[in-house]
Amino acid sequence: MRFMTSLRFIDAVAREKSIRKAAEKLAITSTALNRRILQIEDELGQPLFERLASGVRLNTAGELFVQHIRTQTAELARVQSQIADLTGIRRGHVRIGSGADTMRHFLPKTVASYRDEHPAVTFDLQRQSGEEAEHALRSLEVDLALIFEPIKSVDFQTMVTARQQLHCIMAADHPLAEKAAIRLRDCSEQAAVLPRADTGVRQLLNVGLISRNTGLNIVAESNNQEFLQNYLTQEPVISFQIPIALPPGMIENVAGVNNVVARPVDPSDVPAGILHVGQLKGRVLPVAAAKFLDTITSELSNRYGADFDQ
Amino acid sequence: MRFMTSLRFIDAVAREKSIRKAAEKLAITSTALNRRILQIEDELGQPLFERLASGVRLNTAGELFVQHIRTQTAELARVQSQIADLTGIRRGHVRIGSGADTMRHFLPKTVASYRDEHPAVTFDLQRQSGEEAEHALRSLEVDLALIFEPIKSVDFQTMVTARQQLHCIMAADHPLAEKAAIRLRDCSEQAAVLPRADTGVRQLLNVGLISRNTGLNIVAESNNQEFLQNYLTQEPVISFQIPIALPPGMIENVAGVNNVVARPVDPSDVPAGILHVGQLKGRVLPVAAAKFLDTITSELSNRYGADFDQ
DNA sequence: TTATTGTGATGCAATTTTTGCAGCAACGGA
DNA sequence: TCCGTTGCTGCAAAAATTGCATCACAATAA
Repeated sequence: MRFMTSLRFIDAVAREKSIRKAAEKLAITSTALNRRILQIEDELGQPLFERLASGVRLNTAGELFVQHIRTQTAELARVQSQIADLTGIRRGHVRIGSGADTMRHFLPKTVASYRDEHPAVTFDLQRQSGEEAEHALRSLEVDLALIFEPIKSVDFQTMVTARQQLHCIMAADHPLAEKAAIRLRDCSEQAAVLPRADTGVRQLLNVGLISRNTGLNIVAESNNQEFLQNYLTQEPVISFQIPIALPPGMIENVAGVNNVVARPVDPSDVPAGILHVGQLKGRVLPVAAAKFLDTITSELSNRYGADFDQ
Repeated sequence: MRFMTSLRFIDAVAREKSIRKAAEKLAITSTALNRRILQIEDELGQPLFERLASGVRLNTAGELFVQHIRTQTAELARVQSQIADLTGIRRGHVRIGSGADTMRHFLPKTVASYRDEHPAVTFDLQRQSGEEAEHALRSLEVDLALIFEPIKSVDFQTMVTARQQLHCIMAADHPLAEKAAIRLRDCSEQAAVLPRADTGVRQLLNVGLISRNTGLNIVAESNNQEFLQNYLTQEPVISFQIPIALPPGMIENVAGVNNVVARPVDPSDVPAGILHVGQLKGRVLPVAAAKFLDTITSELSNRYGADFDQ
């Protein structure tokens, strides 16, 4: 949209905190960009940026104006998607922020199932921590976020949730694999490889370990789920994961998948964690994003018994 | 704001339902205007207007887009006013829709009192019927509306109300002027000059007349309050009005003003009507308008014991 | 029916706006 | 101190916008 050009440019400068850098990204000269900014500032009657030797920084007026630009941009996208929807063919672009848990199996399957019905809709999947995802929602960089506990921002509006019981995963020939369900006391001093402390899974587990006064022998920590899962077949260790992050069938199939099995941790030891799917509070989503939320909802409810908000 | 030009133009065409007419109002050629519209339609991927032999008309996509334009325009005005407010000097423009009742004495005084504190704020006062005012709020042509009952739209958000007891007005030498308060039965078959049926005052009166089974001898009807009031001194007739429409002091002063006196109608005959001051539901007002609402509120509460919503 | 009047669309030239280059002054870090 | 980077500006080239004349079409009037 042509008329948004100057606004887009200002947003870019605000993000880059430098006119020259932003100009490079936008593939124009710093001259042209500088002039556009001066023009808007002139029309507005006051500056939006403070000029520093190292670049520029938004002043208070600029903060207000850039916030306006971002909501306006999102609103325009929503209206465009709504208009495109009138033709019958749904077009649009959906931007999602989520942790690695849902990126593994759930989102690929869900996105594919949606695109099967609406091939003209494109997606942008951003792997983000919970805090990053919440920030991305606020600055309107993503439309939807999937966050495994905890939710910190009051601006996050949960639309659907799914309970996720912690599971213990291990090689099929691990001694603990014989049990149908795992008590934390069974794991006492077991060798374990765990996700790092900034994940919801680890926090959930820690709470259980402390309350049950149980310790694990932590062999390795990693922020890479691939590593953790593949390590299980190298050495007799256990790990923990939530169902949505596991390959389809691994939970149902007692024999496991690829020689790895999953066994639920007793809920009285570790309560179920909540996966939140939500958006920025008060925002009206583009049609494509709103409909994709429906798909997520039904997919979650088919497989994990999702709960709805309101 | 330069970047809003094309959007402003589209809004104008939507209102005029003709490119040439809109072009004339906008002081450009129809060629240029036509091209801007074609360009936006092209970027949007589909037309916004149906082309008729007699002009143009918005299609569904156009309705959506124009709605978007209007909210964005209002939002921009709000942000601008907020930014201007940062300098300490409050600037801005407040657009008000209201009936003639409040235009006479209340609004002149209230606007003046506000401008005394904030001389950089300008006003646009539009005399409108209740329905017109509600429509103007919806299409974002006004920021605030003052409507004497009834309120019809669910989109109207009442912010303040003031009870207005109906008063009977007449020349000081009229026989009824001797009473301190008026019962409807006193008025039976009295000669009267009344506002027309589309006003809240008249509707209020009619309800009372019917329930008390009383008739008036209606000498004249007019939608012009000036005529009604001046006619009182020509012939011994009565009329009705609400306090906010009367000159200051007329109610308190038993002897009246300009030989006209006001006497309250007994509340058991005609219940008090409600003057509603409000805005479009869900909208965030520009600073200037929001602050002017405060002024209205305090002015009403000083003089008529305003009630607040929430 | 025909003539007339109004509508939006389009080719082309004049005009206005935007852009890019080269160079300036100001500031911060080494 | 020097060096590199920053935002800003004069001037000419490039690009977009505008206005004029005109077309095709539809509704209306004669």
